[in-house]
Parts: sequence; C-alpha cells; structure tokens
Amino acid sequence: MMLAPNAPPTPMSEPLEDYLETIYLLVQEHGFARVKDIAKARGVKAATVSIALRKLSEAELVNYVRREYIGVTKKGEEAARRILTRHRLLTRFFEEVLGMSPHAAGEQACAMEHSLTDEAMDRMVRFFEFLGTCPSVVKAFGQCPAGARPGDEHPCGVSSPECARCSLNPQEASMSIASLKPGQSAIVTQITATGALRQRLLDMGILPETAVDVERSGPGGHPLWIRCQGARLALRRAEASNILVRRAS
Amino acid sequence: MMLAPNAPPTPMSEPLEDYLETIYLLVQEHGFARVKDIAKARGVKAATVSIALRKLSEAELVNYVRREYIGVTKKGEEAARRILTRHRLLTRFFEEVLGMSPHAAGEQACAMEHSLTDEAMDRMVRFFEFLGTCPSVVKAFGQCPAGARPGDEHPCGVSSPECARCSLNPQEASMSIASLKPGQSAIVTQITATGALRQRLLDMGILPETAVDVERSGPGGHPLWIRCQGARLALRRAEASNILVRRAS
DNA sequence: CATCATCGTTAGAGAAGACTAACAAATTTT
DNA sequence: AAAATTTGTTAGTCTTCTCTAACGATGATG
Repeated sequence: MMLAPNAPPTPMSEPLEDYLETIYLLVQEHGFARVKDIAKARGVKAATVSIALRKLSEAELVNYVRREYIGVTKKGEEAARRILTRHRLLTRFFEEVLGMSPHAAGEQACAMEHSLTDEAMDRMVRFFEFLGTCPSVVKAFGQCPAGARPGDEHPCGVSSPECARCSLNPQEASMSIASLKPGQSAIVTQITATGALRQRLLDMGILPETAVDVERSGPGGHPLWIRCQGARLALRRAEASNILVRRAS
Repeated sequence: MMLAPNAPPTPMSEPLEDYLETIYLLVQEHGFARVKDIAKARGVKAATVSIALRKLSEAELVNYVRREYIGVTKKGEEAARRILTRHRLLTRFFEEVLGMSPHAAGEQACAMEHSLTDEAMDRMVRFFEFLGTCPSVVKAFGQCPAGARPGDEHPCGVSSPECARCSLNPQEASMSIASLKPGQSAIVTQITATGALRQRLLDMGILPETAVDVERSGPGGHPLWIRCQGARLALRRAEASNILVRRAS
C-alpha cells in the first residue's frame, strides 16, 4: 500500500508547537495572522513571537518574509492539525467523559496535547468509538451522584436496548464516507483503518463525532475531496472506505 | 473544620518535580538516594543533579548537606506524594481503562503528571470510583473487538447484575476505614469527602483500589495511623470516616 | 506632506536546564 | 599505607525561551 511515508515529524519544542497551532487557528479564523495577535493569544511579548517566527520559518513550517504575510506551509499545516486534533480529543475527554467545563477542559488539554503519544491517542479514539456506540456508559457515569454510597439507589444498570450500535440498521450504520455524494455531510462514527493509515487519518483530524462534508467525489480511482474541521483533505478511495459515518441529522 | 491550611504549594518546575519524585522513590526503595542513582534514573549527568539538589534544598524540599545523606523533608514528601499520586492515577487510566502496556502507560503518565489539575484529578478519581463499582463497563470496552463494525456481534450489552455496587451487601460495602482494627488491611473503594479535604486525601495517595493497612487505631479522638503506598499517614477520625474500603480478599 | 501612533524587529540581558572538563573527596584495591 | 577507582562538586559553556529598550517601517491623520 503506497502511502505518504508518514515523515517522522522533526521533534519540535512545546512553545514552537504552540506558536504554530496559534498561527493556524488565527489564519483559519480571521484569514490572516499578525505578530501582535499571536503574541496576545499566547500571552507573550511581540519580540518573542518575532524570534519564534524566524525559527518556524527556518523549519519550513510557516511561510513568512519579514514584515509580510504570515502563512502556514503544507508541512506546517500537517503539524498544526496533528496537535490540534490531540487538543480536540483531550478536550472532549475532559468535557464529555469527565464532565469538566469547556474552559477547564480546554486548559487541561492545552497542557497535555504535546505529550500524547500516538498509541495513547489511538486507544483514546477507540474508547470514543466505543462510547459513541454505547453511550449509556457515559450517561450512567454522569447520572451516578458524586457522593453516592454503595447500596444507594442509582442508575448504573444500563441495558443493551440503549446501545446504538446493537439497535442500528447495519446497512445504515456501516456506511463509509466513500459512498457519500458531493454536497452531502456526515458525522464520523469510526475509523476502521489500522496502523500507519489509521494514525495518518487521526492526525488529519478525523475523529469520531467529527463533521465531514464531501466536496468532490470522482468515481473509480479519483480522490475524494472532503472538508473536515475547516481544512480540505484529499483521500483515496482505499483510505476513505476505512472511515465510517452516519448521515448528519 | 480545622485543617492543615493546604499550603498552596510553591510552584515548582517540571524538572525539579521529577527530581523530587525520583529521590522519594529511591529512598523508599533502597533506603537512600545517591547522586549517581538519581542521575541514572533521570537520564542526566551527575553534575546536573548536584545543581538540582541545591535548589531543592533551598526550597526546603530535601534535607541535604554536601556530600552527605540525601533525605526528603516533610514538605518535600507531601509534594512528592502529590506528583506520585497523579502518576499512579494516570498510569491506571492508560493501563486499565485504555489497555496500554504498563511501560507505555507509565511513560505517558510521566509526561502528563505535572499538568493534571486538581479538578481533573478529582473527576478522574470519581470516574474510577464509578468504574470500580460498575466494572462491566471497562470489561465491555476491553472485549469490544478493536476493528468491530456496527452490526457485528459483540458484548456491549452489560447487565446490572454484574454491577458490584448494586449487588453488594450495603453493610459490608460502605465500611469506613475508621471501623478497621489495628493490623487489618483493606482496599479503598471510594473517597466520599468533598472540597479541600477530598483533595488532601487524594494528594496523600488515597485513591480507589489502593491498599491501606491500619497500624494504630485509638478510640475516640485519637488519630488513626495507616500505611498507604509505603508511607505512614495520620488521619483524624472525621477524615477517616470519609474513606470507604472493602476488606482485602 | 509632515507628524504620530502602531506594529514589528533587533540588540542585549537574564533565568533555567543541560553539558563537558577539571578537580576534590571518599572508598576500595593492591 | 599508597594507588586506583568511584563519586560528587565546581566552573564555564551552550541552548531555549523569555523580557525590556531602542529603533525602523508602515500607515493614518491633521
């Protein structure tokens, strides 16, 4: 299976990863990124950002000529999305599973996003895939009163009829993204790929419960263009068939 | 409620926290800690450890005279146990919940232990308390084949008879550690305390599924001495009654 | 068009953490 | 007891990230 060789990303320092992430987000949100805004977002002085930009530029992660437009390169975009995906995944864990506030969950995710290994990320995604099809688990946890003592009445008996996976029409449930038509939207439910391909798809931001829009879908060997988390991605059909979705409701 | 004022621990840098943690573990394991061993454990040169020791000493976290015995102060022990408890908690999550190998789980925990907030820790402990009484959840996740597709046959329907909490004899299930006799051992199942007391108990290493041994248990107002994770702790009865245990099997 | 405010850059400094090299102290061998 | 090895310390250097201060460049305004 011919794949982009999954270039071992040059190890980047945490601050630099943060700058790259910030720049990516600013460009996505406002169409441009200024030194001043980056500095404000990261809580540092402009001078510090200037230096960081030079380093990111040397590493070919951002396109940038002194005093001019700041853009993220192809390579930089990949790295930024990699971090951002980890951020999203961790935030969801702290928010949806542990029940923290969006703000606290985001802060916690920020602190941990740099050190989440590929393996841990993979497992966490599987956990979400599992929870997504058996949501009664998290529900039971959420309803379980915090201070409850053993023996207390509480709703921990979850029954399988609630299990979305079991009660789903298999035809509908196992739809792959490759079977969608241009213009259609869907929600990722599961990534069935394994190994390097799985990691690559995850790094691109394809996580369970992520919205994807199909933009172009050629027949046969043509790639599938999708939008996911604000970015355009091209997938081969062999890759796309490993992404299961449900139609957006 | 008169409590140790829960001194806002002087913010310590990550490397220093790591040194302190290492020293604590070495002392606990071998009875002493040498510069050489600390350096080896942390993967740095002895010279670097020397400097770190001076800083830890200035912060009154370790007792240490040049070229002499290296010991951890009371204050240092508290800080070390705080980190170590986070380490244990995260390791358990990656190992028991996500199913990673002990080694990979430990590495991942190491990287994250410094940034786990009090709130996230609290919520995570609650999650474990929940899982401890409803183990079928993790079991179902573990058995759910990784690549399974929706519609596949799989064991996600967990029934409440498996719920330990529901089927436990309430009398036995809600035993507090305060009701144990000297010499008896038990496993923590739940910490019912809230707020600062809860945080303090957690920081001392009292987590669900942790073994505790009662050493001395005076009647009435006398404190309860327990061993937990290799350390001796003195608890007031009011504190101890907030720790629920089951007898060690 | 001249002036002024804003924005970005450079230069210089400082803290933290690590390293190497040289040296001092302690322990073990011979 | 002397020599050799091991262990720990100090001094000096390097890198990374941050800051302040001073200085250009850009663009808006009177």
